[in-house]
Amino acid sequence: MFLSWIYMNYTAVQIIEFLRSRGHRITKVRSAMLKILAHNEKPLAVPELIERLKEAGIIVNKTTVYREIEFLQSQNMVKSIYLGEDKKRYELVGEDHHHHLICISCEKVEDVELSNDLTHEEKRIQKEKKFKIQRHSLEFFGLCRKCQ
Amino acid sequence: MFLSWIYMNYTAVQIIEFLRSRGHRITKVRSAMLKILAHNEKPLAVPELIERLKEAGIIVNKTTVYREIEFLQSQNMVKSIYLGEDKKRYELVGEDHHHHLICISCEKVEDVELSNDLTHEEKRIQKEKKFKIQRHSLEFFGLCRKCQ
DNA sequence: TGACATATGCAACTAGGTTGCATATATTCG
DNA sequence: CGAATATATGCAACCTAGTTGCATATGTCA
Repeated sequence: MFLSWIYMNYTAVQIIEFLRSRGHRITKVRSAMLKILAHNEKPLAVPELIERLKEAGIIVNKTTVYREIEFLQSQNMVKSIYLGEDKKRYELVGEDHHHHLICISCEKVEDVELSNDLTHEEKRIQKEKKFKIQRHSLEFFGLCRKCQ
Repeated sequence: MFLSWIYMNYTAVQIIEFLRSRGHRITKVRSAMLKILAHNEKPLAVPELIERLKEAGIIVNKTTVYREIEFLQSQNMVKSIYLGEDKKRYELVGEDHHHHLICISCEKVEDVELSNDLTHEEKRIQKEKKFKIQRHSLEFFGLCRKCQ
């Protein structure tokens, strides 16, 4: 079931069981963070994560959160992105390679996929520029439905 | 000559003359910063800018640099971007809408243009998601010719 | 239940960035 | 040219995100 982890979206509970099966300890911070990340509609930065934890009754030191994020990344459960800001945001790893629509008014973030991906462009660039592309980031900034 | 400023690339000296003609003072920090930005191959962050100024014999306080950047942005001479980092970088405004190839080994940055721009995708997204796109950012990360 | 590896908190630190206020300087005008 | 003055600059103090070392607490397994 978990062999093809990389290609699937799982719930917090499934991730927790997987980590437990690998011999990792399940603490209240760890499971709460996974639940928050799983239920949250947009990638979260550490200060926000700390706030959500507090709302859930868990007062936690920022050091702990940074180290937990580090751990979850090492387990390939979480990945980080920059959304045109000075801080990293984190989300659970998922199946699809998606991009983001970021509302410059209310800061809501939606996912979006391209109908034609950038593979063709990347091949062209690779050839013309002799630059070996490993990944890209693409975000759209503008106004969401409500804020227009 | 300067009416179509937005669509052209100018040299530091031309920008300086333009600012002077608009009644702005030309200080050694201002002209040095413009020269550094004009000659630099990649967008610069403030700490780097301070370093280059020092190399040019100009010891300057970071507050001054931040305020000068702010001024140059208000004059539409400089724009900021995030290149998947925690800090902003700055470059002179230019004619072409380009993207970046960022080497994850040596951190060199090259400009690149798409052969098909994203207009078509943006129209589709705008319609499907009811999201009014104002701008996008697209960067490619990988290995440059030398670092492969 | 105890042992022990792992998780957590705390304090001190770093780097990028901002603000208020006092001082210096580029330009304009007499 | 030399003053007046608006603008530019420096400084100190502050903020937020993120990191590190070390001591303490806790989840898990035997």
